[in-house]
Amino acid sequence: MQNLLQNLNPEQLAAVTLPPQSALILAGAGSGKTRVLTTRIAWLIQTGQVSPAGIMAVTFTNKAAKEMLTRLSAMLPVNTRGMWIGTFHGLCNRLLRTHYKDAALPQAFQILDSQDQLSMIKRLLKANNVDDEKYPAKDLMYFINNAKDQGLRAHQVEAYEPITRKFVELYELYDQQCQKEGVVDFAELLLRAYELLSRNAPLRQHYQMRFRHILVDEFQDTNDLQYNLLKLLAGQGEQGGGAIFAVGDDDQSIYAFRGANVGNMMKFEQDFRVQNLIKLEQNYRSHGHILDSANYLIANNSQRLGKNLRTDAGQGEQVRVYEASKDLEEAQWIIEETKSLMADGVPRSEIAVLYRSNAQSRVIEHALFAAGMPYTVYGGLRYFQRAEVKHAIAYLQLMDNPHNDSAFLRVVNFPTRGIGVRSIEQLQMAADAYGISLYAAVPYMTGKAGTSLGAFVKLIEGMRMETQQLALPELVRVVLERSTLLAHYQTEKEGADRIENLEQMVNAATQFVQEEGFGQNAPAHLGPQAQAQAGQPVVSGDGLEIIDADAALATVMSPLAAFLAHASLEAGDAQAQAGQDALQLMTVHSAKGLEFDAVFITGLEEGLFPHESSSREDNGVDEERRLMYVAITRARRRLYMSFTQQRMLHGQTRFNMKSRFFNELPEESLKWLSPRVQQGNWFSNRKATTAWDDADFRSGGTDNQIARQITQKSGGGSGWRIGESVAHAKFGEGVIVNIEGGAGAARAQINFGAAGMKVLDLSVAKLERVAR
DNA sequence: AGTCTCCCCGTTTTT
DNA sequence: CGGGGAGACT
Repeated sequence: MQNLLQNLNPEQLAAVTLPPQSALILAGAGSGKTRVLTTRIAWLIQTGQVSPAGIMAVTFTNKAAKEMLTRLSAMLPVNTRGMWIGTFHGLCNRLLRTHYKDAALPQAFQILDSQDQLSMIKRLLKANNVDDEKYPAKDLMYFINNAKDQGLRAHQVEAYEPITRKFVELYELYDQQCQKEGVVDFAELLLRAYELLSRNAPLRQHYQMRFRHILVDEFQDTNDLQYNLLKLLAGQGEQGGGAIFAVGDDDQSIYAFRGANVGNMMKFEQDFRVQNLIKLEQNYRSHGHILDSANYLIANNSQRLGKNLRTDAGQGEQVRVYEASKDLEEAQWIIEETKSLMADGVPRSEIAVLYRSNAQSRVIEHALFAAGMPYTVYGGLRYFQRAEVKHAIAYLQLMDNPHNDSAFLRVVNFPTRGIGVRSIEQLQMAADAYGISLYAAVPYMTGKAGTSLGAFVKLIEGMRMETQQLALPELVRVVLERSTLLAHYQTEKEGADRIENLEQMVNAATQFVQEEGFGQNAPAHLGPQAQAQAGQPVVSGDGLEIIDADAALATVMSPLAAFLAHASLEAGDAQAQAGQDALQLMTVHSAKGLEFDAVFITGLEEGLFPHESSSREDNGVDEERRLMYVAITRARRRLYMSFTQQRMLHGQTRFNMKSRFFNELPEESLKWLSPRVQQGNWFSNRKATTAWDDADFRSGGTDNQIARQITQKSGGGSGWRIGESVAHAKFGEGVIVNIEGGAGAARAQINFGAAGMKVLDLSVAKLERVAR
């Protein structure tokens, strides 16, 4: 045990060894959060305070759950299977599979991903003749998910306007349709689990007694439903509840837009009468100037729990700030700096380029490609989201639950088998008339449509029969062949990658069967009862039939059903990382939780970062500031920040002011690489020794063309140029966006940021040039 | 049935 | 500017 606690700092040690009561750990960036979390679990078990089965640890991503599991098994010689470690959705899935009857779900219920959900909603709108101009499918989806995230069913949503009332009505219809098809969306997994536990007292008490310790990662990201679910599980307000060990950082709350409620941290403190609040402020990642910048910036937010990061690593280098003339030049500068970093021995993969929105990557990618610099863009299509993989999955879904209409529609005519839109329309009508699924409605079809649809049903039935005794990987193989998906892509010219992805699915199935503890040769269709008889332990507790969670999935689900759930809940990796030694490009959001030796934060301009739409939301800029805080704290040794005078966005050139965040950073920690451009004619100063002037000059042709355009547009002798920073007595600092009219009568359109866009007469307005 | 074209849209993302 | 989706055309 000494080993376990060795090398923990005093705060970490205190957190790990807290008494068995609910506690809030305020874990700063790079403060060893995961270490505390896993060591806490190991310590609890090793000191005999709890058995592995008494542990529940919840995360938001599969990656985090996996990480925890890996670290834990390195620490403890205990079988981690007994513990409930996973994502909110994964654990709810497990709960609902075990108690599907009590949750009023079919045993083979399937999980809709966002894509499926949207297409289902579109179908619903069409079926009910709803004007999708007035009630866009996306808005309805947002409405439904939002309501569910707050724990509200359709009848519980307050609706005062006609639009909302219609949404509520459609929400109800949507839920009915899901129930009919035997499918649940992501939010439904949580809501069902919540409702199951809140209605079923014996079951609730069983789990309350079982889970003595519930550990929650990234607590600041919980939404209301997740919070209430935790509260229920911990038995708050009932006897015998367990303790919640909540770890989070309110300063890194950046997911309000998807329902996360930072307020849950404060609420938790009160609801659970938290005695122990521990702050982990010792940072093991970044040098001093970087941390100073982060601390200084985030101090501009109000309503914080309060925290200041510190380091023993010394001040290190200042943050390097660069002003580019335009977006492409910003990208070129990044390349130059990257080369110099690499010359200093920084591996390329240890350098990250961050941006606020995905659209910004294009210009950077373009420049990187032209320069022959290897790079990887994070995000993009994940494995199980790719069209061909989704098609294969749809066949598998139909074999396990033919009433899944989304799956049915996806592949009923793919590869094409002469089933056109008219046939589908007829089928849909029959299904609606009898209130049954499309699949079930097929026998009611007559004529040509009936024949071709009947053949499709026969195909699915045939595949099911044929694979009855096969293990999952073989079953997948058969389905790929029999569905003619493989043959289809073989005739396609760009089909090679798709075929590879499909072949990959057999491997994925093999790996899945192994990792989930299904027998290597267990028939993929084998039902849970047969599984149980095959020797899986089933224990009962408290007079309830509670299935031992040690083998929960293998006990309650067939390998096929489990694999399908896995495909929905874990979308898999994005495209193969193109070369290990590549520059890392990603949004600030996806950078959360990662760290790099050197980090570029790009596009630090008003309107972009902070993003313009954030000013319209309550506390929107505070959230942007937290996002900036996350970005800064990704860097270990060197941090760059850049902004440009001119940027192309949505086919339009924009002139933005530099981000307000620059005013919120400690001047002594910044090193301005591009000397402030002095007033006067911008182009006559081109030979000045400013970094961007030099770079601009070197890059030749294109720049000169742009320079010419700008000269033409520069208000012909008004003395001002577009893109220039100015100050006005009343409106403050701004940027000239456009100049109209000739000398003497020129008027300038000026973006004053917070004060808005103004058109001023240049002969009247008193403007001053601003050195940036 | 498959291809073409036009129109719309544009912050962030996991499950 | 560029991608995706819906609808029209061949």
